[in-house]
Amino acid sequence: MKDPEQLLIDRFATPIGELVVIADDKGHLRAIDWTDHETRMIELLARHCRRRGFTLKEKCDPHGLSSTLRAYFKGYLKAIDKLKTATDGTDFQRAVWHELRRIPCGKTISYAELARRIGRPKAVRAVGLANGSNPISIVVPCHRVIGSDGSLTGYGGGMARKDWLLRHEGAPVQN
Amino acid sequence: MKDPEQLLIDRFATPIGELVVIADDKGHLRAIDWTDHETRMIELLARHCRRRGFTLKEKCDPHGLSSTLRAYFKGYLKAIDKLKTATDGTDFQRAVWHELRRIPCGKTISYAELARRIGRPKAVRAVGLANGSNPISIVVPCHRVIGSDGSLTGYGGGMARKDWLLRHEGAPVQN
DNA sequence: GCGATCATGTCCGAAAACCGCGAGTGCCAG
DNA sequence: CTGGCACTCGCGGTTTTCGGACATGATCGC
Repeated sequence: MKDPEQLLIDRFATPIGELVVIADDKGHLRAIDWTDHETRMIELLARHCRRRGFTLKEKCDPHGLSSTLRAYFKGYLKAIDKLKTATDGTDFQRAVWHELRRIPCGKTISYAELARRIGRPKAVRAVGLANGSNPISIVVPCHRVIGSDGSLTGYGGGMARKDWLLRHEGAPVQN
Repeated sequence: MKDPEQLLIDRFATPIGELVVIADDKGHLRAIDWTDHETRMIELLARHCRRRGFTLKEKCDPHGLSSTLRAYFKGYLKAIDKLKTATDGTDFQRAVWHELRRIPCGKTISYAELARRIGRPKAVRAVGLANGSNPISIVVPCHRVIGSDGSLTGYGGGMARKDWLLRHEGAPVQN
């Protein structure tokens, strides 16, 4: 294995559970997830860094990223809009994730609509799959994608959190 | 697909056939093979650069690499010892290729011995396989590995060339 | 000696399974 | 009739699994 990349890891509390944040030394977000899904996140990260490997070092508020995220939870919703992210993944996944970031805060779209926007109108389930393997929760807002019928359908961190996030952002939610 | 990497390609004659050389813009060797196996080499290269893709641009004597190789063929055997190479490949393959470069000019070892040296004494056939998928002929001297009984066993470029190279380097050859 | 046989590790390609969907169908209750 | 619900099936990218191939070498009979 080549010399592994050193990544910075931090944790902090939110109204809906503790969050794990992982950043690289250039200040790019590499992964975010809830503590109770940490192993899943690490596996995801490992798949993407398979070639080089990586090490994790505890670091408080790396590059101010945790502060920015806390601001989002306090109500400064736009705080996360400009955060820089870095992801690997296949071309298709990156297309999906890129398109995700263009969904404005407070809006939701359907999986089918997202599929259309990346030019693969029929790759609907694949979009769902790519959505689920998004390593950067919240900032890459996979929670803003819902079923065509308006139901929340699914979320890696649990539906309750998807619901909370959407309401927090002021999006119309069924029920 | 991300922006592809631009590689430089050159060709020149040797006593045993025309050679193709591929280098990157940092002067690292990426691939070498004989013209009559060019497609095989391109496939090999493509497998390794799968993620980014690459383009080839004709360039005469890139970074002086062709000159250095010509020197080797003229009898300055040590010319190739210090050439910088860059390869992808699995951990196992890289271990094999790294060990190959430590075989001094004029010596030969067996596949079994090579397997021992990388700490996998039983991975004998796997070593042969890794040997065969070495993208950088001659400089990464896969031709210096022969059967335990002293026979030449096999070579991607043809046995005649393996024989010629070993004699050129002054190694003891059966027959 | 010599040839046939077999154990063995790794890699590649093909095929199958997996899903955070959605549209279409048929049925039933109002 | 009509809206809603349950069910089925096609969809397409990714991951996993599996089978075969191979630049060998040790062993066993002859």
